[in-house]
Amino acid sequence: MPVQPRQSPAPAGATPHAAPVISIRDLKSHCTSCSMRELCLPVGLGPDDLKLLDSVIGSRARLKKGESLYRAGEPFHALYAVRLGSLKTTVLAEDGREQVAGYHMLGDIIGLDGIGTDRHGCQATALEDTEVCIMQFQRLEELARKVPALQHNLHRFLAREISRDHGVMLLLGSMRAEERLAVFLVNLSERYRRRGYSSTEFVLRMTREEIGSYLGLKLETVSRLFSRFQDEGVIQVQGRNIKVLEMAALHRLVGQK
Amino acid sequence: MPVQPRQSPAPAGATPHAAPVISIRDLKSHCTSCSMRELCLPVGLGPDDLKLLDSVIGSRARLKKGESLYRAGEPFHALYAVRLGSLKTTVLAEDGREQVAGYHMLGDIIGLDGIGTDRHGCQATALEDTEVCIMQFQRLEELARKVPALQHNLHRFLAREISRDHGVMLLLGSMRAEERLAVFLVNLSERYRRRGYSSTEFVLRMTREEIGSYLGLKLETVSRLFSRFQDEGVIQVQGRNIKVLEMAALHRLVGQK
DNA sequence: CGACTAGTTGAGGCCAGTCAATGTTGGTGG
DNA sequence: CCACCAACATTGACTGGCCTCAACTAGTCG
Repeated sequence: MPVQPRQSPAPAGATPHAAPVISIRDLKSHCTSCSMRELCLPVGLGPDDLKLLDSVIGSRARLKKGESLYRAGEPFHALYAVRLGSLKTTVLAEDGREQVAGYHMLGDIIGLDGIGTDRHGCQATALEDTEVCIMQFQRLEELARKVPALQHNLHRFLAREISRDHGVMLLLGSMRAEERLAVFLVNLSERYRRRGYSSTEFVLRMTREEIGSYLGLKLETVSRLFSRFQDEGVIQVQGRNIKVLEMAALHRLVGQK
Repeated sequence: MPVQPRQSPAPAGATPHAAPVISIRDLKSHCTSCSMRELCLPVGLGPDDLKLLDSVIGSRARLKKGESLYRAGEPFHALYAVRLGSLKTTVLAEDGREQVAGYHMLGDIIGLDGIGTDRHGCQATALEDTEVCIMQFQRLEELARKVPALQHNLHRFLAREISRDHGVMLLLGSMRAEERLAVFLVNLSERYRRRGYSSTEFVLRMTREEIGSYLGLKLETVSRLFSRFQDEGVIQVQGRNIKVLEMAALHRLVGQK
């Protein structure tokens, strides 16, 4: 509860950013045919309910690398499902300090924290060319009242975000640098696996600085650790390309003083 | 999302803990007459809806200092509203490491993270003699489908927990010890104020170790900082009794390298 | 090709952790 | 009521892990 992650209406940046939400009505999304439907909000919904949910998804937004979907302080009215690409979310302190709070990929729902205050509490920025489904929250709430399964899913996504954050708090509050990075890699690996990608070979979408910010470390420390892991034969690093050679070793690093 | 904060079914402790939930049906709670109704789940509900919500609250549970309301891994089926006293929630890592994740007082809703997995993700322990209202989650969900205002409140509480956690992440990830403790005190002060208590004079319900755990510090560091703040004339400490002498100085410490 | 951003590596310093001794408080039973 | 004990808290001396500062390299894009 400490720290109100700023919610002043005006974004920190001076320039009014170009509206990134290019709604392309032709590109209407359909959960029915979406490959992420088993990981995303529609999970477990019957065909009829699925169609109702489809009707909530107005359009998609496309973001180029570096563009932001929303910023801290902006009015909240929709949740977003990542359909393609990936984003980071960052929270800002009053003094402008910024910290990466999350790394979101296919099937993740983002924007949840805006519900509490009707304003976005953080900023979501595309790490690569990205596409998201836009779900008007008001309509989602309406539909959730009619479709218990959707209601429950919504609650689950909210609650899972809380659990996730608790995990990060544990990481930031009690783990050593080495352990943090190991946890980060194991976690990424697992998430890629669930999405049908290789769990041992993947590309980092974040810079060393962003990874460091996420893990409460400085970029130099992250870089040094990558080098050390490589020297120890645990991983192979080539810039942002990671190949995990000894998953067991990574797991061993986790939960060990 | 790093770190699955353990969810193994069996609690860590060896002994099966005595069921702490002593439901006293005579002590039926009534939101209608509860002093916390403006801070708690009923906020903004009309009289009729309030009565419906009352019907969801089955009974209260009483906890003596040190007793736990639920533990990590136990099946989830209810949310709890703090009616009297206070609790801490702690998350555990697989290796048994424990960290205080939250400090909850009058009007707070706890147990939210259990929704995501149907099992509690953390442990809630009373810091003093405490009373909570028990709200069966299934019935709450049912009612939320009928009462939009309640539905929205539920969402807000979930989302606010997320924002709160983001604040803690910012604290743990990027603040120095001094700043963390200042944030902690300012935050406590504000919460007491909102509840009608003094914002400058209060009693800590946690040990130095628990505070440290919450702030990602060691108990000696917390102790040293309290002493230093006192030497500097910012606060007056007498064990767990805190008197803030210069609130402005605390605010200045926040957001300053 | 030059300018820029991202990443690596080294040297040294500092903040918070660790270890240890001592003081204080609160609850319990005689 | 007081003595006792255990839990909690304070303080000091020392250590070490990560940060800071800095130099250098490797790609990338106009």
